[in-house]
Amino acid sequence: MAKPSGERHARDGDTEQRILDAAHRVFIRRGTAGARMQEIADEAGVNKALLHYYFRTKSRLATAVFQRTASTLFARVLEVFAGGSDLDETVPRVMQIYMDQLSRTPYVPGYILSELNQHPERAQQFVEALHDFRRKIGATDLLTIVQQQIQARVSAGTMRPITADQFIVNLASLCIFPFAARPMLMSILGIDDAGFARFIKKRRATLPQFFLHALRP
Amino acid sequence: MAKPSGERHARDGDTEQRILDAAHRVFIRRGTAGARMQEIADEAGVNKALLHYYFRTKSRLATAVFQRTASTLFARVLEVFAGGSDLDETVPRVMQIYMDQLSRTPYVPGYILSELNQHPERAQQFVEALHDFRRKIGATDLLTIVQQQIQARVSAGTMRPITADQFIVNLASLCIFPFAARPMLMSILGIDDAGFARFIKKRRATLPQFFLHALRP
DNA sequence: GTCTATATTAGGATAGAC
DNA sequence: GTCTATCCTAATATAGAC
Repeated sequence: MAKPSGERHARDGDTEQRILDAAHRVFIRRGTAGARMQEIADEAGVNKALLHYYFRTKSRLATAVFQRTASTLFARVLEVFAGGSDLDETVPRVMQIYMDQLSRTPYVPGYILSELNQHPERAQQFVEALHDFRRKIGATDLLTIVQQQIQARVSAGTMRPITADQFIVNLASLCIFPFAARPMLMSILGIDDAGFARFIKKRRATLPQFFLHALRP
Repeated sequence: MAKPSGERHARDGDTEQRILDAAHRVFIRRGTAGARMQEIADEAGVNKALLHYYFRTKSRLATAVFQRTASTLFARVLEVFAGGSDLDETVPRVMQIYMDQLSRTPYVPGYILSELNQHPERAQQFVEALHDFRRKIGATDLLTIVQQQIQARVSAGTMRPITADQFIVNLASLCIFPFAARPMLMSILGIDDAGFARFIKKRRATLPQFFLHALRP
């Protein structure tokens, strides 16, 4: 995916970047199979041919978009876990950050999940994104960090034991699922957009307690 | 979607049904946009033209498949909630049933979620499926049932108050998300298929306790 | 680097024989 | 009711002018 060399006209910002941004929006709301090169071109304000000039094929463009999305997904959350040390503090912060982020990018979870279901080989891109991140902030891996923070509280007698993987999956499930399943939940709970916003607001306030209570001795 | 009248040759079972079964499998693993009529025909062992004979368009076929999937999704879970009365008993049973069901149909959550993200109008089919079910078993709606079971325990002082919608979303999140996100989790946790199976087995044993503990006073 | 015009293929849909 | 053959549009991709 080497970027073409040579100067850009770039009246209006870097073109390659504009295309990537547009592709990001389109792929995420339509899914990879449902996305149309024409729609991406329109959204980027350029001609279809330019997409091929920069990315050669739709498939490569899709890979680039997935890459970008995967690498930003866990960045902030990892920072918090790597930075803090007490779960009483890190869990609520992670939940806040997650739910804020997801409120702003509601299509992302659905995109990532269906993309991975249909192209399991993309999971590898995830692993690499996590490795990159670890190198960048010089942290050990997520599982180990969480494992240590759990161990600290278990030793202090303030938490029941739980494996780090179940801990992480529980946390991720409770934060991410409501956004991934938003249309389904709205239908089942009989609420509209405003109702969903209220639901999330309430959830922000109550979820950390729910989660931490579950692990009291 | 009226089924054509007249006799069938049906050497080998009802053809319309065979097509629907094949479509089900293909739509669920490829997504609606990614599914190909040819692949469905191959999988059903018939010619492409027959799909159009029975279902006219791909879009109608997709609707029929979604309908079918949506209506079976919550059937067994609703039965349990409608049947039992004490959350101490219904929650573990619902979790067991859910995780068993999802282990057997791993693509379903991803399919439903991405389908609803891309066609929010399908949410209506959900509402109807729920209504049908309520009529069939003569129960009141899920939210009310759960609300009552929560109220019973809160009054008895054995549970902290929680709204029925947050309760249901928490339960659904913890059960469904790990399957919807299976490829992502395998990648993040660094496990293979066997590892995932072990993870779920352990989860089956520990999740009910996690959930019920979260609501102790 | 960006466009217009065009090639090429894929895929949904129909006609008509049996 | 099922097939073969064909149509037609939509969508990816390329050629070539500017």
